[in-house]
Amino acid sequence: MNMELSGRRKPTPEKSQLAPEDDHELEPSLGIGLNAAIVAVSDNEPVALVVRGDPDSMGATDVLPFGPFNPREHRTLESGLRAWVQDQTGLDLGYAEQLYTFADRGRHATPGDAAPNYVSIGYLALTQAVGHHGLTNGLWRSWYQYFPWEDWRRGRPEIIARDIEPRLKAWAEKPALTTTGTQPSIARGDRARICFGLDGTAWDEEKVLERFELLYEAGLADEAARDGRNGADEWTDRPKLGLPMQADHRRILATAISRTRAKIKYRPVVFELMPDEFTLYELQKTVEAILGPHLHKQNFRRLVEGAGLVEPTGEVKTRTGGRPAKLFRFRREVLLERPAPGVRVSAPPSRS
Amino acid sequence: MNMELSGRRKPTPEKSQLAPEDDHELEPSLGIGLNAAIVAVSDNEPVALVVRGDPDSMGATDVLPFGPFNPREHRTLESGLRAWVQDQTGLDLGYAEQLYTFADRGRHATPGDAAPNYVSIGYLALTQAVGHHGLTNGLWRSWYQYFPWEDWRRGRPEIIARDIEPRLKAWAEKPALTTTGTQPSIARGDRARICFGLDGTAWDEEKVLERFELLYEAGLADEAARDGRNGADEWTDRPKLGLPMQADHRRILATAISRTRAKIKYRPVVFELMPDEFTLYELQKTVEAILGPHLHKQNFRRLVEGAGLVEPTGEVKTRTGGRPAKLFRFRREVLLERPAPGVRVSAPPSRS
DNA sequence: CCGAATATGCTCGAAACGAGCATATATGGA
DNA sequence: TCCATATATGCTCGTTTCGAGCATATTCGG
Repeated sequence: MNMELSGRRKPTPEKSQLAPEDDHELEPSLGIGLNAAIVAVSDNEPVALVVRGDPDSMGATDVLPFGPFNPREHRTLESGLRAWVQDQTGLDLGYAEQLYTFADRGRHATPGDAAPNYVSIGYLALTQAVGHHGLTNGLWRSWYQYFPWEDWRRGRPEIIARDIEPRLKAWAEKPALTTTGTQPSIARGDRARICFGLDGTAWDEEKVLERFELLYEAGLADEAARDGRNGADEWTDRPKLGLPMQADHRRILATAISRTRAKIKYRPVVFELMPDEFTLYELQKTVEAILGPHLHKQNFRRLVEGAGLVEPTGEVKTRTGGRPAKLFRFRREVLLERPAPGVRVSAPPSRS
Repeated sequence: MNMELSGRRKPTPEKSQLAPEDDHELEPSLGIGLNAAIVAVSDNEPVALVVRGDPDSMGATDVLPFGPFNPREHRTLESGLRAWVQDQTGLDLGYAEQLYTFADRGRHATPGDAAPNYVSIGYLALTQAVGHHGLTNGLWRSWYQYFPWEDWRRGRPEIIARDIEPRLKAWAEKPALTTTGTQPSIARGDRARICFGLDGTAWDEEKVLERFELLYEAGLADEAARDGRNGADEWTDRPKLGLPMQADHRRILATAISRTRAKIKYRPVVFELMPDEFTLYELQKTVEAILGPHLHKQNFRRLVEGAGLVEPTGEVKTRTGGRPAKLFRFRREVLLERPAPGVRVSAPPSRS
């Protein structure tokens, strides 16, 4: 009846996926890595949980908690991730969501090994940084140490004008080698301008991944040199652009930051980062730690209260240096009321 | 220096991922499937490209184009996907983006096989349905055939009140068996209400995946019975709720619809579905095919033109039954101007 | 030549938003 | 004690965005 359909197909779908015992063309040792970007905010500083890498191998760069997915032990991908995090850091993960699955070749520490023997699935987890959850191992490190150009809390970071912009402009002059992909690609100069807000273009705080990928492509990230990327060795004065990480973990962290910044605006996920009770100012400071710029205090209050995201506990927090602040808690009922909103803060006027 | 860190870790990160030849605990035959949900709009009908399944196996249910990822042949996941789609349908994919990676056990046709031997990575591709790109195999089928409850173009679909609502209410009465996961779970009744807009709750057209997962969990999707899901056999009168697909392909398609509906609002992806030249009314009809409800024509024009998404070609399309409509084309320059917007249409007043 | 159908420009009121003024209530030092 | 200072919090006001409708322009089919 539909025999004519299988004309050009090499494996018929039924065979290849529904009968896994027929592993015709599968790589025997294709591994799946589960990687956790665990984010918190500690003292108004956004932090990620990292483990120090093996000093013998790549100079003790950091790694995210991770481990291989083992379908015999792990019921789901996420439960596998939780098990690895528990095992490596003692942390009992709360909120977690899948980010992306990466498998580009050459994106790890062993160049010359052309085919990727693993695929990494990145996850974002949000938690409180304070001593909860029994952390036994690992280190909370500010995510701006890995991405200093993302820290706009004190205005535009100097590193952009000093180290990044001139080199990206130089890189844009050189022609791209291969135009892979079928999508119409955007010119290097335009990409640099849009990503880093050059020449008056507004800064988009959500483009964290695009920016890191651009630096990697331009050979400016340490990982590009490590991977033997084309172009990385052409820089005679490659500056230090944040701390590198092992494998593609900095890329995963960049994806996590992008997602966090986007999601905080349309889903009530900030509260995963907050203690049970907090003042509106503390909430605002947490949002600003994530997003960067400063928000209008009165409007922030109006927004958060107006959306029904919080409710007062009835108590106040004194010793704040002024009038005592009312304490609030997350109003969980919003989750039952239509699509629960986030802290929809509009982008402040671009200050480039 | 950081020896104290490796206390409880079973595999040190460096070993497990960076030295893949040490495949200590890896499943030998863990395969990675690449699945493409290819979406187009044909005659104001949103369609997906499917291939008829093997009639010998599961009753000739449909499958999405897919195949295993082979790192020896495929440079990236996406290029592997493109190769399989090309191979199975002849289609040369344009826009494509990764959706999600699924690996729940039991989500395929062979019950009793507890451990998942494959992981499926779903992709969304957008294209024009018309004869371009040399389609040699496969079938464009309206996505509402798989998800009839999602079609709100002619008001609230009857199937909700007739077949879905009463059964979900009954299901909500029964207690949930196991509360897995560490997140505070929402009660069944609330989930059903929020997902399907029951009891006056507004309909959220982006919750396509949540709705399908709920039906699957409640044992109301054909796939749940096929997989031997708990509860699926308890329905003595399980209604036909859309066409089933093989493996977890309907879940992937649901994810694709969710993503399409969300993304069309904040990125200019509609134009992947349009011919080079089109009238604003045709554009509006395409958006409505995706999102469902009807939009205010004048405001739609104002929005689309005001955002600089289109530019007039100078020509008009006559024989439209009335005054000739100006032809427009996508203004590609918006991609170079800050975050390029989508067709930000606000949800119309809920008509439940 | 008229009625039907679609295209397109414009207006108006409501709601949302950005920014600032004014007031309340703590703390800490003169 | 009392004031300077710092933060908290309520309110206003002009602007922008948004939803909705009116009015006019152009074509086609009888």
